[in-house]
Amino acid sequence: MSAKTKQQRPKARVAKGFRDIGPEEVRGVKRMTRVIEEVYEAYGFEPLEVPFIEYTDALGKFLPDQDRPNEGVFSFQDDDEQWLSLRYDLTAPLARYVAENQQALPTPYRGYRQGWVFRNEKPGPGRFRQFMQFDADTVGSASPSADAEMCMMVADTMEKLGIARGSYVMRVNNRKVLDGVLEAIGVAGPENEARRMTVLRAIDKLDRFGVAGVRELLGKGRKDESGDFTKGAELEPAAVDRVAGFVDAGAPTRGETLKRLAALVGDSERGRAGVAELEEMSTLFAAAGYGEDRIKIDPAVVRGLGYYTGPVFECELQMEARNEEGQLVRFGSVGGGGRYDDLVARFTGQQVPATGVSIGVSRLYSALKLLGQTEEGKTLAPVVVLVMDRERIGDYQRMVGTLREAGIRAEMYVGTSGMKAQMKYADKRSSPLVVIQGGDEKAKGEVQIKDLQLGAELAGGVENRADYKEARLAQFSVPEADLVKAVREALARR
RNA sequence: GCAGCUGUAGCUCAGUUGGUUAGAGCGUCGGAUUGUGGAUCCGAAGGUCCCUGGUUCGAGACCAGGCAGCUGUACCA
Repeated sequence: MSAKTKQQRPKARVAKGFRDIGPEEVRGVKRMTRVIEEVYEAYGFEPLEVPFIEYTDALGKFLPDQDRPNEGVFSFQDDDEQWLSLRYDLTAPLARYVAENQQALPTPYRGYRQGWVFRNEKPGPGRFRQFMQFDADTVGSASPSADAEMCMMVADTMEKLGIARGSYVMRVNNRKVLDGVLEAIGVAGPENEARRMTVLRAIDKLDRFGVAGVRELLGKGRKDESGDFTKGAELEPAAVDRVAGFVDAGAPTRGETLKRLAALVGDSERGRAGVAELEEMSTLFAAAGYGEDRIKIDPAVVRGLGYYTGPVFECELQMEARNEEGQLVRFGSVGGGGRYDDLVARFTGQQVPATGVSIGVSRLYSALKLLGQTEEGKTLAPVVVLVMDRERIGDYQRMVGTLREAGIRAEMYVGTSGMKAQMKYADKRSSPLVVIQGGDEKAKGEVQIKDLQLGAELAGGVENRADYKEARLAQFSVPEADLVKAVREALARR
């Protein structure tokens, strides 16, 4: 290997913002998504898969231009020069699907989807350019009962996943109420669009910067610890007070919060409509037995800035846990959604009321993992049958077959190395047991079974090499006919 | 994008005011043991000190400019 050829080799490395997912997490996420699926199915939602790639214009993204070919979304041109993009959420493809199949679908259409989405953005801690979402949507119903159902369904899902009542909360708000408050402080109208956006962004940051930070952002602006300055919305002090008061209007009960909101929106028609929708949802929550400990009305929820037109909601995990470094971690939001009444209209021209919710699978999974709810490490590694005698591979193959028929995960060593390497292999695999049958055992019609975990524990106490070598720790012989029985017993002892 | 911090072995990191041949732990590989992983002992391999230029008798260290990473922040349909 010359230096030259070495330089020409590509470096083995994952792309920035992407990651490999190991066996434990693959199994754990599968288990978790199965639970979510069961809840959604129980609520009557139908599964759907949409492609990873859509025409860029169908995703509602501006066509890439020469200056910004991939801003936020991974895009490329097809043979016919049409722009294609990797999906960046599961809602835009759903809107396309519904618009394309409207006649064939029942109204309302109730569906769920799960899968990878991609965003071409700067990755951060716990933030990747590929991640998994699990969505449910009701398309074609304007009723707040459809929104209320989403909230209750996510609450149920959390409990089915082992998150105790009180450790999560659904926070619900309504964009119309926010609009009403903005009207009341005189920033309505198209000329104030930019300022309203800044206000919404400021409110969205309550969990990170607290009320004081939000007030700074509503007013002049805020400087972060690195010295970077963020320009604020430059509201008048009285308006800052009013918005801050709104954000802080959450009361212990839904009824009390609604009263405060009604007062804050004044006589704004839109604001009142929002409060009325929240009242209807609140009544449904109460009727279905979803208490204040599960679903709250919280005016601080705004959910990004995008397409939401009515109720918005967010599921927040409230407990804390310690990560590997022993630091306290707050989980925050693991999912959310809301009403979007304009998305299908982009294709058909007709307004189709819709509401949906999205769970961040990867984020929820890391939360469950820190809580010890993922059952990682519960899948037992296979029993390894060593190949002592190459000519007798058929015999070893028969042994693993017998074990598998008995429901025991087992494999024959398929490498080409000697016994020592085979032991190392089994060790690295975390195998519970190895099965050994060399010439000596064969002659006696026996097999040796070695308990690797027990062996490792006993080895800790061995002081010198002679003992170590002699000990042949944690292994025993049984008649060949008793292989399954003995393996079963040894596994049961663990 | 903006700001701060950091780039030395596969990993985690030492490396004195600028001074000879750049170190440790862990890991890897080999031996003690050609039928035994894991304890123990012995040994070995492994380096573009991020890159380019500059200062200097001399740079891993100092300076400038790049690049990369981390963290925060902005944007985020």
